[in-house]
Amino acid sequence: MASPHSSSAPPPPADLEALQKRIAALAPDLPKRLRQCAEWVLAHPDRVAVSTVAQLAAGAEAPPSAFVRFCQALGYAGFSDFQTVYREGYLWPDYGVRLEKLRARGDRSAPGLLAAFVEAGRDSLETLAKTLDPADLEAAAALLARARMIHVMGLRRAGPVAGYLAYVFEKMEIPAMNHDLAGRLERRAALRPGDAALAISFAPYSEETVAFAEAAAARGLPVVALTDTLASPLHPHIRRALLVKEADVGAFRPLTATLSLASALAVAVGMKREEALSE
Amino acid sequence: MASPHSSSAPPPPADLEALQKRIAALAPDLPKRLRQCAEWVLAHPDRVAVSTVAQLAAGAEAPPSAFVRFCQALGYAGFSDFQTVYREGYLWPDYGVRLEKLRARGDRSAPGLLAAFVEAGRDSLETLAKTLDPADLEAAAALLARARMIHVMGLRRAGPVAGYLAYVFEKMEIPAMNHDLAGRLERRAALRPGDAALAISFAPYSEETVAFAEAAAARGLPVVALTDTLASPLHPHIRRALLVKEADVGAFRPLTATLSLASALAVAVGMKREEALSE
DNA sequence: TTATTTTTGGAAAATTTATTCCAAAATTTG
DNA sequence: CAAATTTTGGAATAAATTTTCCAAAAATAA
Repeated sequence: MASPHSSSAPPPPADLEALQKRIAALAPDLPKRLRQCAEWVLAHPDRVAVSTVAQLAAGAEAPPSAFVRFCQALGYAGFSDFQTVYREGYLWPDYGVRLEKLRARGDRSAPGLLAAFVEAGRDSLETLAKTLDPADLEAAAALLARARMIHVMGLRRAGPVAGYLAYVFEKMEIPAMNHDLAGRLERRAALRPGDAALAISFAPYSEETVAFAEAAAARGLPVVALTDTLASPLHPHIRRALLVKEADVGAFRPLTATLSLASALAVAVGMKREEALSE
Repeated sequence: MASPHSSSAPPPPADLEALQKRIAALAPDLPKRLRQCAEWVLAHPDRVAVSTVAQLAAGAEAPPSAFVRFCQALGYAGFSDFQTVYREGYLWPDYGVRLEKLRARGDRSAPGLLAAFVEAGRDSLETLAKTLDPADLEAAAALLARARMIHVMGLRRAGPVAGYLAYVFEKMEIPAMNHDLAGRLERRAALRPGDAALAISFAPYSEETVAFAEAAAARGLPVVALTDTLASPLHPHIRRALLVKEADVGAFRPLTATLSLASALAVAVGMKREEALSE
């Protein structure tokens, strides 16, 4: 039966998955310092296995004693017991060997495909870093940062890129509009003086995006293009071109490098706007 | 020639890869016990970060003092120094901090940001290859390949991923439907027996996607999830989870690894369907 | 074989790390 | 507003881990 005192204290989780759930469940009810520990631990699970209490506590901006109390609140005797769960949960299958295996299984299996995509992605990123002209990027960011509103367009394969940019711009509270043709609406009237346009298109270039760039240019807006070749039909209409070349896996071309460039562009625009505001 | 003693040993490697090479190179010339240590360490690199000398020495069937001598033979002051290299080698680089540094240096330039995103992307891909369970990927692909129709849902940050998948599925003529909530329509009636669902969601998880997974599960459809933690609220409803962790740059997390995984999944589904047809 | 050098393992010392404790501060309750 | 309770942070203590040291064993050279 239960021991004379303490009917409570459910046994502490023994595997990482359960432990993380428990932490997440418990966090809201914890006092401030302990909650900081909980949140930091959830955000940096990789560090727990290889750090000392002092280091983790410092990360969570709490004293080590608070961290130990946090472990005890979860039902463990102390930090060491708690850490053990993370250590066992993080015994990684070893790593170079793993990629080798993925590759060895050949292109037909799903994991083999993943290996191919991972490798293609890394190549694309390397190429991007090597070939992109920093001056172009800088100039494109400056140009968009000055705009009252940024009009983004990208269809088909470029669609997700446009969607991602719209999302990031909104997150940063930068006025932006994604011309995604939902409901077949072209919304050209939204293109106003003082705005800027960002057209994303890859071969085979979709007519609508080219027409969009042309319309924006005709209204005097500066147009930045994110595209794959200098021969792109967007060319006559644009102020700056950012070129990305993606490595392909068979007939498929993931958007790895393109999205990294898009991210950098968006954040750069955000920073430039902040600077401008604080001046 | 060199001075009688201390021809000054070369500095010990500071990164994991170099260290492992050095160990392999040194091992054959080491005396028996130290060689045992070297070999055990090469065979179990994951343990080094989370064990004590005593544990590692026991694994290598040598006394702790031998293990310490082994570390010193590599040029480190002792075990602790040696272990640090392993610990840092398995940690996620913290791009938030790195971005801070870029800022502090006054390098708010767009190219500086791009460098950070490229590096974060490469790390994300590496981690993906390292941590994804091939069996999960294989099973998820098989599961979706059997479906009459694949229902995809992903909102906010996951939106572009859902969009990309829908695009690729269409390209491959795989029946798929993106539940993007355009026009606030939920279209639950489309979920029919024989179909499968693919839910994409990252912290903070959007309610709608969780509800979608729940609805699909309630109708008996197998649900595959593409998500970031085991603590995801999608968990109760799904058949298979594919976990991706993206490195973040400051508050921003590009979708590099996620899209590579999505690509591999989509192409694998396509291949499996072709195989099935030709039988 | 003997002398010399290298390697070995256990035990003691030094250091680092975890845990407890308690007075002060903050919060909640009456 | 005062009393009771909870939370906090640092200092003291306890525990663990690492490192050094040295005599004995093994290997090598003469």
